[in-house]
Formats: sequence, structure tokens, C-alpha cells
Amino acid sequence: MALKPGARAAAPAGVKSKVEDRALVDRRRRQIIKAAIERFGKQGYHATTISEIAGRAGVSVGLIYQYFGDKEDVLFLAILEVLDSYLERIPLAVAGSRNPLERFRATVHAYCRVIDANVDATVLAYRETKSLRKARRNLVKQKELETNALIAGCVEDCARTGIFEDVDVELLTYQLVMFAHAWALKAWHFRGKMTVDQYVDRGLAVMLNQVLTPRGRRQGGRGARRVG
Amino acid sequence: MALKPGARAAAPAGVKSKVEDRALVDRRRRQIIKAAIERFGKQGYHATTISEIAGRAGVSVGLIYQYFGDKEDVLFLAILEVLDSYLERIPLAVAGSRNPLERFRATVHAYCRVIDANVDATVLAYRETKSLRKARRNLVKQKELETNALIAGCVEDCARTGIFEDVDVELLTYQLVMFAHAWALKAWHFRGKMTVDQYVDRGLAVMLNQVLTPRGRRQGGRGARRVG
Amino acid sequence: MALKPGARAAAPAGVKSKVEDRALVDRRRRQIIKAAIERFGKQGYHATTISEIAGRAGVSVGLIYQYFGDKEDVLFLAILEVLDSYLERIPLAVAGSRNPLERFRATVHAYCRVIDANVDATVLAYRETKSLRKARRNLVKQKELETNALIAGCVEDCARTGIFEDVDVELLTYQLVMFAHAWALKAWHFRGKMTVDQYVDRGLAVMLNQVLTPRGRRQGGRGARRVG
Amino acid sequence: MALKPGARAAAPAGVKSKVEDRALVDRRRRQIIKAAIERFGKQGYHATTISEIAGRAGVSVGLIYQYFGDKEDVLFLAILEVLDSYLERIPLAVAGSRNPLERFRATVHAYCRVIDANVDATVLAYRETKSLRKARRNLVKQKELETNALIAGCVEDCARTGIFEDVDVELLTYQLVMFAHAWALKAWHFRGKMTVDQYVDRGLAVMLNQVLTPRGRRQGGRGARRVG
DNA sequence: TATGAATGAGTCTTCATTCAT
DNA sequence: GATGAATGAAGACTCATTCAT
Repeated sequence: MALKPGARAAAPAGVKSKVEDRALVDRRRRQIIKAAIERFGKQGYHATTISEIAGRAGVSVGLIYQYFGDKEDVLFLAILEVLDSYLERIPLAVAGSRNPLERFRATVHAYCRVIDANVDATVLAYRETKSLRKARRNLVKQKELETNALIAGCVEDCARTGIFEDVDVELLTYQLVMFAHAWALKAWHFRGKMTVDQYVDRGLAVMLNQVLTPRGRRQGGRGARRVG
Repeated sequence: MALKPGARAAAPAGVKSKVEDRALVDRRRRQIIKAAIERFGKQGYHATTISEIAGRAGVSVGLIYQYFGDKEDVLFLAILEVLDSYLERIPLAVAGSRNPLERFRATVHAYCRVIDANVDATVLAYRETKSLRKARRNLVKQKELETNALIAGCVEDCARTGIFEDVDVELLTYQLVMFAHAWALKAWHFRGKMTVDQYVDRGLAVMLNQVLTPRGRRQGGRGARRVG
Repeated sequence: MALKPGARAAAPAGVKSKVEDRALVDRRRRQIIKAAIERFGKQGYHATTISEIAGRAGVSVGLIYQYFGDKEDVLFLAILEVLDSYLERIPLAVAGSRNPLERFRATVHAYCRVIDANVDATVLAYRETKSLRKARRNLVKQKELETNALIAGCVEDCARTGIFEDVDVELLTYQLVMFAHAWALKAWHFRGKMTVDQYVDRGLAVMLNQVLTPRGRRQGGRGARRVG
Repeated sequence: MALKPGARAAAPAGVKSKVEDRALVDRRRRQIIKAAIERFGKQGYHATTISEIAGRAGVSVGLIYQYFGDKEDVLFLAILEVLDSYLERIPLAVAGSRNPLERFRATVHAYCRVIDANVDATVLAYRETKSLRKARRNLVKQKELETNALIAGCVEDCARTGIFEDVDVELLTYQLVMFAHAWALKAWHFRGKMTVDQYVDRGLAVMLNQVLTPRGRRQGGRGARRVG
């Protein structure tokens, strides 16, 4: 599912290069995309000029057009790069975990840490996916589902092994995904108040444990366990 | 907390009008902002031209500059309008609730329903707040905190009256806020699969109830109750 | 066949204006086209910038794009304008002619005089028609055929009334057309050597009279009268 | 008059090469010019990129700049090549002709056939000569006069030997030249309707024979024989 | 007040030309 | 000699903003 590192930017979805040499294309694209993520993340897609990206990447404007068809291509590969890096890094961080619950916790921690290290990039993927044409937007959504599957898999494992109650996997997964994203989307609120790891611990505590008291459960019986 | 309707868009936060007549200013701004929200929401801020907004609002380009200083002013008031409408409508929907838990549920339902009725507008506030200059960005964040306070208040009431366990109010509130926003941000995923109300019921079930089994609690003792 | 003067540039073949007012559109387009013909004629289409045309027309760059979709639109209407002016002016110059031969001579003179007054424009139509996309290129050819028909009509009249021998109308017409065009295409050769009227008189003498002597006719019997 | 083949494109009129080897320069230039004529003829000078020419010629972009100073050099030598090829090929086709009239006819046929085989190239010379700087434009005109001299010579021979009436050589020559060029310039009209040879036969019939009837001659006495 | 024609600074994109390998 | 990656100046086109009516 996750692509092998290095194979990534090689020949992605319809972005054409005027240069043949695979290795060079790969290197240049990385160089440019890195600068683009930084600028797009900071200022947004439309507010960033190709010239700024070129400047930051230390290349000429013309060079960018040797490796990308147009500005939208740069955005597209930038967003893919962000999402792919999640797919790549999260599994690595979970490698040594012994049991499902530990792996679950490690995955959420890893997800949030990766996001913490790329707040701008994450916000970029949120803000600017809509600037892509439809087919590409769908590809991006697909990639997001792949990342979600990393979480969903952990949740299912916990459910199957009797660590979680009979749980609404879909909703819980989305809760966890939004929780991770919130660290980037609401960075202005959380940063400075706590570390990522504290954030995750507090969040998991809230999500995994009982909130309603017995009295609350009696009052709000409707929807108190799985619905739909 | 919610401003009185009609007083709202009059002359907020440094947006200047060349027209004197308060009532007229108010009427025109509403007319224009309505069109702007529609267009910004659908296409994004940068991809929308003043001319398009004028067309949609049924006024001339010049007229917009009679009531707004520049394009950013229009975006600013559009975003404020969206957030204010939440602050206004949510309390209305909760009016008749008898007890804290019912009020809590009603609030979350109301929040999500309002968002459901304004998916584009909600996404707009997410995507384009960064296009505002800093001072205004902060004002928008402030407004968001006011909305969050509606939820936080309900959570606190439930906690105080023994309906909720001793809970991490801040984190739970943000979970609920993100849950509501997710209905808009991930509309492409949820829409068609369920109604808003089903979404809320399933979400609350996940958030309020125990996820960990007793065995799970023993394994993952760390962080099993409040942290931080 | 020839359009009424003034009706011309009103709403031509798919060139769209952002301005509604017909009279204004007409005036501005004329103003811009006049400048464009001058520049395109002197330097060619590609070597002329929109900015140059704007400068010569005394308007801003942006204005041109209020009245034309793109640069090719300007070229297209410029070429049409040139051809239409032929269709308009030639018949006027022939008005008073009494008999077919006189009308024939007057038409050729008029054609060449109009070309003489617009050498650059004529060359423009020759050089740059190929720069138009196919559909428009065909429209231009159509217009050219309409002009040719002015000549062909005169030739036919002379033939029908026994002033010309049984003649190859198509070929003779094209000879005459090319003869007229040559005054523009080979201006560098003829200008300074003679006036247009002298040119026409000498040309008609060559075209209308016997070139072969009786002896020549005997030698070159093949093709000595109508072929094909 | 016609340059010896091989000597031609070597180092004409200020086009400088970075390569010394004469034979190589010659070979490479031919190779490149051939591709350039094809592309310029099809798309025009400005619409053709150096890269396209390189691709078509099967060489690298850099190589072209080893043998030409700039793009205009390529155009210049391409146009010269076209005109030179006329000067070369026409006399060859006339070799066996016994008498002046036959040679005249053979020359016109040859001219038109060469043009028929190079319609694009001929149009190229017409369209793009204006893209050359003045000195070179004049050189091209000079070359054209050399070609015209081929025709003029035949006309004069026919006149001197009593095959043609006392004729306006200059005008008749230009008529014949334009007639030949028309086969290229109006290819869209003539092609498909007839072959080149039919075209020439019909054209010569029109040009060489009497058009005016005796009655016509009486009416249009003015200019009925040589003027000027 | 309302209009919409006019402006021109700012952006993307192309492509002739250079130069290190 | 040959290559083709890199450069950056130049040009088409857009659109926020102004202003005369």
C-alpha cells in the first residue's frame, strides 16, 4: 500500500517532464516540491508565485517548467508528497509494538507526530485540494483513505482481540483522524499549551473511556450504544 | 454572546463604507456578502472575481467598492457572517431543552445541522481564514472560540450535574467541534452514507461511551483516565 | 454581398466583447483594429505585441481584452476589415461606368488603387491568414472569393456582350487578382518605377492583347486557345 | 547564375559557424535547413521552435547553435535554399528545348512544377522574408530577380525571334512569375481542380492569346497596345 | 448612489540562447 | 564536436481597483 521510498515522485499521475533522466527528474522534483510545500503551506497556493518557489528552491523559473506542466502540477505533486510521507512514516514508527492496543496507541502517536512535524504541509493539503481539478482531487481523497486505513486497521485489531468494545469502526476512525488533523488545523490553539504527546494522551483518554456516568446513561439511553 | 441580528455587519472591525446611511449599508452588505459566501464557498477566494460576486448579487462592480474597501474586506465580513450565523442559530435550536444532557445533545445536533445547511460556507471559513491579514485572522479565531464556548458550556453543565464523569472539558469540546466540522470537511465521505442526525447519534455513541473493555483498561492503564 | 458600411464590425464571427454597448464596441474595435493593421502590416503578427497595439491606439492593454478575446481575435478582425474594405470600396469606384469594358477597366483600376492605399494591410492578409485557426482561415478565403467575384462578374459581362473572346473566366480572373495583389506583394519592385494607374494600363495591355505573332501561333499550336 | 551545388550553403552572407570543417558545416547545415524549411513552411517562422527543428533534423538543440548564429540565420539560409533550388532546377528542366517558344513554355512549366513540389517552401519565402533584417531581405529580393531573369530571358528571346509581338517584357515577366507563385499562394483554390500542367496550359492560353475581340479593341482603344 | 468602462501592475508560461560535460 | 539541462527576458492575459458620468 505504502509506496517504497524513492519510487514515489518518479512518474506520478500524468505530470509530464521535458527531461528524460529519471534520477534527475526525481531529484529536481523533490527539490522544487520541497520549496513549494513550504511556500504553499505558508501563504496558500494562489498567493504563492512560481517565481517565489523558484527562488526558494534555488533554481530558475524556467527550470520548474522543465519538470512540471504548470503550476497546478506542482500543487498536485506537493499534496501527494505530503500524503505519501504519512503513509511511509507512520508504519515505520509502529514497527516494534507487541500487542494491538500498543500498536493502536503507537499509530495515533506517530500520526500526530508526523503532522506535528509538518503542520503547514497538512494545512496545505486541507486548504488547497479544492484547487485541483476533479480527477486529481479524487486521487488525493483516495490517498487519504489509505492513511485512514492505517488507523482503521488498528481499531479493528483491537476490536477483534477483545480490547475494544463492539465499536463503530468507521466513526471512531474518523474521530481519530480528525483528532490528528486538529493538531495542525487548530495549532494556534494547542501549540504552547501542551506537547503532541500530551495532546495524544489526553485525547485518547477522552476517546477511549466512559464519559457518561451511570445516571447519564439512564437519562440519555437513546443512542447510548451503537446506532445505525 | 450572539450579536443582535441587524447590528452585525454594520461597521465591523475597520471595514469602511463610502455610503453614510446605516440601514442601506447594512442591506447592501448583506446582499453582497450572501453572494460572496456562495462564490467563495464554491470556488475559493482567489478563484472568485469581484465581477462574479457583483453579478451574483445583482449589483455593479463599482457598488461593491462603495461598501467595502477591498476584496479582503468582503472575505472578512463573509467569514464573520458565517461564524456569527452559528452563534445565532445554535442557541435558538436548543431553547426548549429541559436538562443538561438533553441540552448537550441538542446543541451538538444543532451545530451539525447548521453546518449541514452551510457546508460550503464552513469549508470557506476553513480554507480562507489564512487569506486574511493577521489582526483579522485573530478576530476570526476569537469568534470560533465563542462558538466553542457554546459546546464547552454544555459539557461543563453535564459534568457539574454528575451526568458526565470527571472529564477533560477542553479536549472533549475540541473533539465535538472537530466532529461537527468533519461533517463539512469530509462531506465527500459522509454525505450519501447517512443523514446528519444519524451521524450525530453515531458520533455521540462513540464519544460518550466506553471503548476499552476491562481487559483493555488493564493493558493500557497509562493515560486511561485524565492526563495533563 | 458586400455588407453595408457601419454594419461591419458589429458582431463578427465569434469574437466576444465584455462590453455591451454596440456603438462603443464598434468604435473601440475600429480604433484598435486600425492600430493593429498598422503594426501587423509593418512588423507581422508575431513580432507585434499587444502592448504596442495598445500604445498606437492610445488605450491600455486591458482595454483590448475588453473588446477581443485574445490576440488572434484582433488579427482575425483586422484581416476581415481589410478584405471588407475592398468589397466596399471597389463597387463605389465603378458606379458611373457606361459599358462592360469600361466597368471592367474601372474595377481593375479601383482594385489596384485600393490596394495601393493599403499595401501593408494587403500584405498582412497574405502573410498572416495562416496564423488563424482553420475555421477562420476558411472565412477569410470565402471573403476573398467574394472579392474575386467582383472581377469575375466584369469578365463574364465582357464575354457575354462579345467584347472578350470566348475566354477562360476562372484563369483570367485569377490572373487579374494576382496582378492586383502583385502591386502590394512586389511593391518594392514597382513603386518608384510607375504609378498605379500606369501599372494597370500596362498590365491590361499585356493581358488583353495578343502576345503570340501568327508565326508563334503556328509553332505553339498546343494550348494556343482554351484548354481543359 | 545558379551556384554550384555544394558551394551554396557553405558560409553565405555572414552566417557564422563555430565548426571549422567545411564539408561538415555543409552537411549539417543542409540537414538542419531541410528540417527548418519543413517546419517553417508548415507552421510559420515564429510558431516553430528551435527545439522542433532539432527534433525533426535528428540533432540536439545545441548543435544548431554550432552551425548558426541565431534563429534568424536559420530562416535566412532556409529561404535562400528555396530560392536557390529554383535557380538550379529550372534550367535543368529546359535543357533539351529546340526553339525559343518551346524553351519559354518549358521554363514556365518547370517553374510551376518546382513550386508544386515545394508549395510550403514557396509560401515560406513569401510569408517570412519580412522577418529578416533589411540587408538580408534585400539579398532575398536579389535572388528573386535572378529567378525572374530566367523567365525574362525566354520572353526576350521570343520577342527577338519574332515569336512574340512587340511586348512589355517587364510586365509580362511579372505576370508569369505571379502566375507561377499563385499555384502555391492559392493552392487551396487550384489543387484538386486541375494538375499543374493543366494549370500552366490554361494560364498560357490566357496570357498569350487575344482576349479582346475586334469590337472590344475599338471600344477600349486606350491602352490597347504598349503603354508607358 | 449606482454604473461599468478603463487602467496597468502582476502572473504564468514560453523559448531562444548558453555552457558544463 | 555534440548534448540537453538550465537560464531569464519577454509577452499574453487577468482582474482588483478607480473614476467620470
